[in-house]
Amino acid sequence: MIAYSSQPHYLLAVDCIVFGFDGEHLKILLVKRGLEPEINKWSLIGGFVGANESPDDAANRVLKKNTGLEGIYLEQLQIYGEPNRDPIERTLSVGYFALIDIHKYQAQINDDYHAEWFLINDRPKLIFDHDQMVSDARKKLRYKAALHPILFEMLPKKFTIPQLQILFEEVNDTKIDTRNFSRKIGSTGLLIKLAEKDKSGSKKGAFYFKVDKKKYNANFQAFLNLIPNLKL
Amino acid sequence: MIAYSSQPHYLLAVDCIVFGFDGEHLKILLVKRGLEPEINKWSLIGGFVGANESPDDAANRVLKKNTGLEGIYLEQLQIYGEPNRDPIERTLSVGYFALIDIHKYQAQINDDYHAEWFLINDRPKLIFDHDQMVSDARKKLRYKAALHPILFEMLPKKFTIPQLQILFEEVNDTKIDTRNFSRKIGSTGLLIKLAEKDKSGSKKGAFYFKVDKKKYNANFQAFLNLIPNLKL
DNA sequence: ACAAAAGTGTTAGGGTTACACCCATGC
DNA sequence: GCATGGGTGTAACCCTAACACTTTTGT
Repeated sequence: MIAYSSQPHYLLAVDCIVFGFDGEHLKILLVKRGLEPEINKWSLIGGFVGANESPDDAANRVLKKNTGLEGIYLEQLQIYGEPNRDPIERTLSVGYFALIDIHKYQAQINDDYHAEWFLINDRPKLIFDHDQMVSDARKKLRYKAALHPILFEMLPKKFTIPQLQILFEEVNDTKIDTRNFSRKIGSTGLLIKLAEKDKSGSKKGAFYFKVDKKKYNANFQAFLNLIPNLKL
Repeated sequence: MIAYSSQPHYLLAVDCIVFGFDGEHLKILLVKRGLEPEINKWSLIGGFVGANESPDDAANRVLKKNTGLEGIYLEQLQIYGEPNRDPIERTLSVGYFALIDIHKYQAQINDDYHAEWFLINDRPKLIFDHDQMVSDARKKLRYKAALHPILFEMLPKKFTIPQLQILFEEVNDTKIDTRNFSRKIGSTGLLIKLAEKDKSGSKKGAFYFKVDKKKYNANFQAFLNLIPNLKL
């Protein structure tokens, strides 16, 4: 029998930075931590990686448990592994960022997990290095969204161009010219205009669009340039 | 005393995909694995994460041990954590990609570690999931290099524009127009022309350039667009 | 009628590409 | 003097950004 003699073993966790968009602002989903240490402090949604699952599996499991949702857009951020990041015992954590449609989540609001949405710019201090994770995830979201059409993941199936624009503006902390924005979005060919209008935002009403899934999948790698003068 | 009861613990390793450029082709550095299982098979440069170091620390340590070099450009790729990726015992591995000046390495060629450079497109089959790691790293290198000036990390302090162009062509597997390339490179303002010429490549000789470190550090996040018609 | 948001067109400028010839030197 | 790779200029095109007014409809 072969073995890797005497190497140290560690706990491995996943932590998910869950982004959502309420139509006006970018938000993140936090939970009140249910175990010591730092019990009842706010933290990211996380959990330990089980013996028979990959970190990706673990992140999906943990997300399902806390949001009721499956098939969420999930991307590995990086590993956080400073030796003393967890005061109890050495635990490394793989950070993930997730994009979800906040309205789908609403259906699950009566959950048992005490999760709560916070404005990204007005959130409580988090445990351990979770604030760093949020900051890294935000940066990566912006970077990625400048190049790939991932923000649709945070919108409902049907959405309007003004909604989409606000989302882009929120993520990039900038203002975008309406005309240029709609022209660029149109030129991606990713959107299909629907007959129906959303009258909630204005008297005139804005047409709903949906994502052309085929083109979305085919063009996901396409470089977009939706944010003028982007500084990362 | 608080503890995380009964959670499984795992081994954690790092594996480095080390890229270099010999003036003509992109290469990677591999080692003959020195421990069971798969002893004497080719593998990436790797090692276990020690009790008092972060994965980043471990990658730097392992690289120094195998190349003699410090301060190498190093970037985390992702974690590889399929439950059965290592047949002996569950081991997760953090993949890193590293860019080094192959000529600096040459000074260390009499090492004890049996490392060897291979053409990226003509390398032996690697152990475990290391082939996947190499493939992922190549993709990421291309992606990153399209947007940030990281390829200079693989060149000597003094280099010529034709050398740089060949490197870009190798990484992107494409041909680039000489005139447009030198104009674009020039417009970044990142290069300083030296008086000296490299006569090894031609009779006329090509001027050496060096990187303007100040601008390099300041503009690292600047988006470049050096590869026309880039498909990632 | 008016308020409030949606939707659309034009133009100037900058950047990108495609393309071909001269230059410097060693042999 | 000729072969070899290095180095440069221009013109057409496209994309981008800047900019303001009209449309729709609920009240």
